[in-house]
Amino acid sequence: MPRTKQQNEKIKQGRRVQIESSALELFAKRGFHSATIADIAEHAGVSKGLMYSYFNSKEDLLHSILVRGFKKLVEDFDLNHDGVLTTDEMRFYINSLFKGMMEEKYYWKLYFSVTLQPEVIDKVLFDELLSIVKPFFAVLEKYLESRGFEQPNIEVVYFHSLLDGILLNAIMNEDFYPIDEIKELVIKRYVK
Amino acid sequence: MPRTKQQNEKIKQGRRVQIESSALELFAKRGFHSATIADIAEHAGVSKGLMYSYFNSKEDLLHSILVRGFKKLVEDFDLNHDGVLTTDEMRFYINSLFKGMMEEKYYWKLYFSVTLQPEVIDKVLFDELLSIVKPFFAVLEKYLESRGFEQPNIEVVYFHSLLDGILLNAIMNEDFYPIDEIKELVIKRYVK
Amino acid sequence: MPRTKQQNEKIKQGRRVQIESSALELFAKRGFHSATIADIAEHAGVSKGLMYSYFNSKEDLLHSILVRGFKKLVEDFDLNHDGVLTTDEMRFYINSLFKGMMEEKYYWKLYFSVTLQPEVIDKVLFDELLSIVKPFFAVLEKYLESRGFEQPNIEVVYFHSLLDGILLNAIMNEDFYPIDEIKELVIKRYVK
Amino acid sequence: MPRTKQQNEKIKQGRRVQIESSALELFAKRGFHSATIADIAEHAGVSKGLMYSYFNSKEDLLHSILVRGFKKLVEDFDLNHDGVLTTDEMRFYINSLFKGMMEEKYYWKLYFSVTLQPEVIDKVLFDELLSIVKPFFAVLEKYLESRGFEQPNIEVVYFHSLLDGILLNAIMNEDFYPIDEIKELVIKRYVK
DNA sequence: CATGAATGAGAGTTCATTCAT
DNA sequence: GATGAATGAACTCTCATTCAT
Repeated sequence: MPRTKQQNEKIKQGRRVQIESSALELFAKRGFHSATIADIAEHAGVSKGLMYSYFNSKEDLLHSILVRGFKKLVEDFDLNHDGVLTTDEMRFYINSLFKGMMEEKYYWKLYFSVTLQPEVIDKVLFDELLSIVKPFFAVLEKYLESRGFEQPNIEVVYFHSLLDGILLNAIMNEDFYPIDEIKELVIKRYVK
Repeated sequence: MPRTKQQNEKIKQGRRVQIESSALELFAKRGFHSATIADIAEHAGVSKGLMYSYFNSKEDLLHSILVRGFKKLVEDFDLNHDGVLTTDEMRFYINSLFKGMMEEKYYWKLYFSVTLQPEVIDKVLFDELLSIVKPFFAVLEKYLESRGFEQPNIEVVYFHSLLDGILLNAIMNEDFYPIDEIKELVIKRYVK
Repeated sequence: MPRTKQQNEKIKQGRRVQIESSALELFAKRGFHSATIADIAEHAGVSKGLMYSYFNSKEDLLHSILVRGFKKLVEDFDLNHDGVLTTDEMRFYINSLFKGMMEEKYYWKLYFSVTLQPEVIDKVLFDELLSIVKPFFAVLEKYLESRGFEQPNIEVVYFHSLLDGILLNAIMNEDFYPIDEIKELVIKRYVK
Repeated sequence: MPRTKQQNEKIKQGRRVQIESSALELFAKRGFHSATIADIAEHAGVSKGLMYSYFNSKEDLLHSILVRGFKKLVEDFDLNHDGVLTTDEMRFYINSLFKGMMEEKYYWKLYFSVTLQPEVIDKVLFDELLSIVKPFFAVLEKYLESRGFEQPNIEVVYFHSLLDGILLNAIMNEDFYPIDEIKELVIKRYVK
């Protein structure tokens, strides 16, 4: 009995995810250029040829991973979109971020790598990714203003930089980074 | 009449710098793997072959750049080594860092890239670079303690993460980053 | 439908032989260093890239050829291994050697070349090859002793040198070398 | 006081020899292609550039070495040219050959190498070298005839092959080869 | 649908040779 | 004359991509 279209579609989706997650891991561990298609195919348990029925090129694979990761990110942080951030929501937001940090470490590593080498990723995609985050900044600025920070527009950047730096160091020094203590410090300064 | 040894030495030093600075720029802009020896040679105005009279390999070139950059960094921050940081010294230190940030943006970009792709840099070198910075942390911790921070050991990490994040964002968004305002904020929180 | 594993295996074996025999000819004719991978690939009718699915390196290709040739050699001379050489067997041995001489001239040429440039071949392989021939010497020594030669241990070396010299000259002067007459002389002196 | 022309000529000759003998050693040890001009220059204690005022190319250097070696060889064996070889002369000839064997081992190794890779040496030179040896064969044939060998024309080839084989093995297995005993065997069979 | 043998452009590297000094 | 910095052609090897099966 041949498979139904839906079954086929499911298999395909499963395989896509499987390939993307293998690729994500290897891109993160070895870098985009050093991770070869052969490596990824083997790691994902499929043939090289099959990869090309799912992705047009190695770059396409990278883009697909980045977009999927960003979408997931946005979903996770899909706060009640009333444009206002309460302290409880902010605490939840920070907790989520720190929680996801290590779970998604491959993604974050890849994200930073790619950010640092803008030539490997076309500008269109980059702007697309950016546009997703922008709205958060507006909400965040209001939040910081309501918390009594002067220059909330600058504080947004400061806060964002802080989180980036924490993220980067936590990922790179996974074993030594005092992630929980740092989180408490962030909460203390921005929530309580 | 052949050139004297000193003449040759001078030519060689000049060429080394010339090649290294071309390579630094291209490594930073395009990434280590995407920047080819041919690119670098052309950018430096020398032949591919000549590169190998100065560096044993592409990796050797990278290492040479990183080490030279680090040494320069350490020299620039060679505070009076009495193991104590005054507020004036701290202000000077922060000012220097922000000043050098953009001047050395290629170096920093490369530094972050390399940090994220540990496979391109052998562990020995990495540890060597690390060992150079370590002493600063101890001094910094004492400083933070004297400034009344509880948990100074955690605050060191927090501070370092903050600076990393600022550095990263400033480099990547050179044109938009409110670098001076951010600097003032850092000074306000850690010096005044 | 993809090829079965067996089909693939057959294709691969064929290609291996095809590449090795092209390489053998060019290594022999031009020398290991002068025969380029591009030459060999073209001569074998395959792409440069494909060579590296079959052999890890140019050196690996050389080693593979030498080992395969030696194995064949040993098979061809697999006398009844009772440790004794009769005159009939000796005659057969000499006839076989002279017969194979020209058929395998590329192999012999390569073998001598390689022997003369010990740096292209690692010692491990060389010893391995040598160990295959050693047993013959012991048998040969007994034979020579039984034929009334004084100092059979020296005569073995003398005989071996003689054959090497004949081999070398026959290969190099294929068109002029009186190979049959020389063979008769050898038989006359060592068999009859 | 500037050097006289003769002094200059002497220096030049000395340097030529010095370069040639360095090159000979390295060609023999590493092979023609693997021994680099830089290696040879360093080994000879001169600059690369200077090499090219003595020799037009690496090949020219090789040819020069081969021709010089051959000339020396011929001088050494410049028997009384009456076209007849006495047994005493033959004994002397064999003794000389075995004596020179190890003294000139680099030369012989190179000679065999080159013989086996005819493409590195142009045919003109090769024929030239050959023409020098030819006369010896005629004399040798007569000698063998007078000693009662049937088919002296074949015996010449046999004898020459034998010597080649001994030479080859003695050079390659310097430490183990029973050179003196082999020599006695040759003398016993061809002189006494 | 699925495979992996096959391709070929292009990477890093070497080295005989040249030439300004 | 003498040097060695500089060149560039040619090498070995890699790998994203294609396509016959």
